[in-house]
Amino acid sequence: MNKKIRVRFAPSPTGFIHIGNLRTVLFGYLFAKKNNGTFIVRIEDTDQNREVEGALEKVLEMLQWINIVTDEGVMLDSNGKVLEKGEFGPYIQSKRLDLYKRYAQELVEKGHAYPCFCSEERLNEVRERQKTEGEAPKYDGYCRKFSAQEAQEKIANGEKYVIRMKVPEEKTITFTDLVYGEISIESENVDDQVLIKSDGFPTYFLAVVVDDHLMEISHIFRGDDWLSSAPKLVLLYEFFGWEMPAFVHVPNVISGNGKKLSKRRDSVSVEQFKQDGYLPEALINFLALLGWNPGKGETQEIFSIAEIIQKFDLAHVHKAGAVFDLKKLDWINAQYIKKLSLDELYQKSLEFLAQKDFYRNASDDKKTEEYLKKVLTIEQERLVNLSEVGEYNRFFFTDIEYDKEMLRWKKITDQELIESLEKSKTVLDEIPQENWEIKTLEEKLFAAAGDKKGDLLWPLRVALSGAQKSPSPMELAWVLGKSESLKRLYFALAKLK
RNA sequence: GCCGCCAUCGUCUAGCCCGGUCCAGGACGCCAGGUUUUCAUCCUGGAAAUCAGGGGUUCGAAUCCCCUUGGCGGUACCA
Repeated sequence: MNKKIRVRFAPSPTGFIHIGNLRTVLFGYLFAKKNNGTFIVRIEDTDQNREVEGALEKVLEMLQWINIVTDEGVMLDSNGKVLEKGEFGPYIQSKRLDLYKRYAQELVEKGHAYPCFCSEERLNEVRERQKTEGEAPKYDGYCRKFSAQEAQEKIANGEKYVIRMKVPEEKTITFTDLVYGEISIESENVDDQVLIKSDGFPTYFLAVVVDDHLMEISHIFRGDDWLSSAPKLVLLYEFFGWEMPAFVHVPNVISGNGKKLSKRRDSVSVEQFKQDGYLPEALINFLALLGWNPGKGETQEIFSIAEIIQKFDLAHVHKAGAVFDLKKLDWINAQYIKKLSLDELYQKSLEFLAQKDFYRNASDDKKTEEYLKKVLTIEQERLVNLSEVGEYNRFFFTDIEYDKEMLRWKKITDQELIESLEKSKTVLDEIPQENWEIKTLEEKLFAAAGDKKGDLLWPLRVALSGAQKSPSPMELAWVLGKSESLKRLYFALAKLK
């Protein structure tokens, strides 16, 4: 049983990948990597009606952004073009239609499936009747009665049909899930699932079984909302006489109201997190901790992807759904931002700054690498996500305007206030350009302030920032530079006179 | 309705398999104090779970058994 571990992610190009999908993918990916396995991407585009233009590229882009590396199947090349790689292709289901038809035919011949000619109207009627009678709505097996020859004639006459699986009667279907354990369902609760639709496309159930088998997938990772449909797959494997891969149903990520995440209700597209300035490493770290934990004795919660892979174990995957807690993501993201080198932070911040009006309208001397790195040095420990870079410290980029009363520290008089600012001005003026460092500024200002720090530092801070809340005056002065700092001090004094 | 799954602080969770060390531990968040001015960071401390409820079994149960309740999911020619 030393089968090679092969895990696949099989998205449908019907919309943007959301955080719940990503978490399920992540667990599969972690499991594959942990076991030296292969991570494969296959596209399940068997529902022509729901396909969304460009969705496939977006999904693959997000995978790339988050650093989930695809070993085989569908991926993007260096130019962002979709390409397929591997020996088990094609990896796009719409290119494999003949295959599914052939296997469906095999099931019909073996007596495990049959053509069904029922109209939508009849199907609806049956369902309605069952509902009113309190039965579980499912196909009533009407078309099972046709002999192979009768069915053949109907088809020859051009009647539209689908192919349904013939679920055996009075059979207990049992399978083992690596997270949920052993699960049994009576066959009477399993519907005669449509395998091939009237447009000739397979449904998910047939396609997934055929492909997973042919592609030698060893573990099927999917959301736990699929759990109750698992017996259909189990039956299909039995019909074909193929060996079952292992099931790994992963608990779903749920929203604050306890329900499954909804793309419409909850803003949870992975793309959105990228735009909001979350780092991929932070998102991975956070997602890994949703429904999984590194085990006893581990109190730390910040892990690199390599550490997570190394620690990952299905035995520690929770069964209950996990609520997505944005506050915790924020905290994790802040931790990752703090760990960035100044250069990394600078590189990553540029695209976010470029979107801000206060930055775009700033003078060129405020856009130099040197200046921005000073701003970032101050901001690094305050940033929760990259999109708020500069946001709370706009005074670094713009002219400032404020009410003169803001300059007043506690109850000092106008005269004291003017003296305070004059003093700051003198101190700053005496510091030579080449010594314009936070340390020096601190030394000189503290020395001048004596034991009345607030009297000196508060007015100075407001004069430099024009803000109620801001970094310290030393930091402000350091970033702004000597001449700009003095300019702002003159400006403040002018207000008071 | 029917079928399935799940159930420990507000949230993520440890502990449950192998009953006692758990009057339940950690993290986020929250509150308070401190870190030579504000904000943030950081540090320290605190509040926060009758382990969904009820019955058993046992000297002893969050941990084993049964029932109940609640939540979620599925119930398509969608995935």
